[in-house]
Amino acid sequence: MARTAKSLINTQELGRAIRRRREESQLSLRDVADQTNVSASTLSRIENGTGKPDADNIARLTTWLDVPLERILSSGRDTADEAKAVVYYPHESTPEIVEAHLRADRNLSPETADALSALFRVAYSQFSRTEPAKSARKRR
Amino acid sequence: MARTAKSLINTQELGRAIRRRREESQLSLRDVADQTNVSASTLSRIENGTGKPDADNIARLTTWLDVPLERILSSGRDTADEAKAVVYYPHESTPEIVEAHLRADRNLSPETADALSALFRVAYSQFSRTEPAKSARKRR
DNA sequence: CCGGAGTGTTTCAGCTATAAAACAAAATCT
DNA sequence: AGATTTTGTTTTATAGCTGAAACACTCCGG
Repeated sequence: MARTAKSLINTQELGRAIRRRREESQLSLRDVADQTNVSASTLSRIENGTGKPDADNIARLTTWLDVPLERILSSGRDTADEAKAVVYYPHESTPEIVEAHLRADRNLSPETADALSALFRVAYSQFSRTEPAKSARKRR
Repeated sequence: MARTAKSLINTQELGRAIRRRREESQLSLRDVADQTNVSASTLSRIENGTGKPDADNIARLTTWLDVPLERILSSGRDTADEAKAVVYYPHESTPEIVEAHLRADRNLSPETADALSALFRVAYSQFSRTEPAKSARKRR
């Protein structure tokens, strides 16, 4: 069941990637802070993987990393360590998760992934309609 | 220049895309809330473009959508083409279009393409049964 | 009529991210 | 050496997001 409700964002990995990149570039914490409009204190926390960074800050830093978010979103697309997934998906078969996996499958064209996603979504809606769940669901 | 501090995330477009997708799917606010582990109240605010949603919530909703996260980012990397639409709207998936894509997919055998096409056609007839249902929804 | 269930919205307490500033330590100057 | 800058971290007050619950409204069956 979808009981976990865990975070989809791997802040640990994101922080490590930023710090690695920053040190490689020989930049100070405040240098990157100025470039990205993120305060040094926040950047420090993010690099240490503490807490849940703001969406805008994540966007600014991933932009600074010059890493397309699409690449970050799809886990396991690249075997390189630096392309490690920052966002991962729980192993449950909800439509959004299935969709994510399909889209990450390089053996499938995007159109095929879309079709299968839509197909699964329909099937899933049938499932959840008869699903006991918490309360009696009465769609329409 | 350090005064700009404009948000990189176009919450307006994101909210519109979610609402559009949700109404197309004939899903209630609480249905999507349950699927995505986002509370209905928060989802309402996000759909209305109010405030700055949490990173996790954005990730969950963009995953639920067919939208790569990079699509909701104001372009900060490329040359300024911010006039362009920043949100990707899912294309129409009619049986004809799906079939065409499946047949054009070289990674699928013709038999597989046919099977999936037929399968999708059945599913499509299911949810096109309640399909017309434009809007007629009145706020408040 | 009436309730009850559905819808989207809004209120509200709790919590947490944020940035500025204070902080300690290391590096660099003079 | 001492002094000053620079580093990453931690404190602080503010701001604002979050989800549960209350809200107002509509629809539908009895």
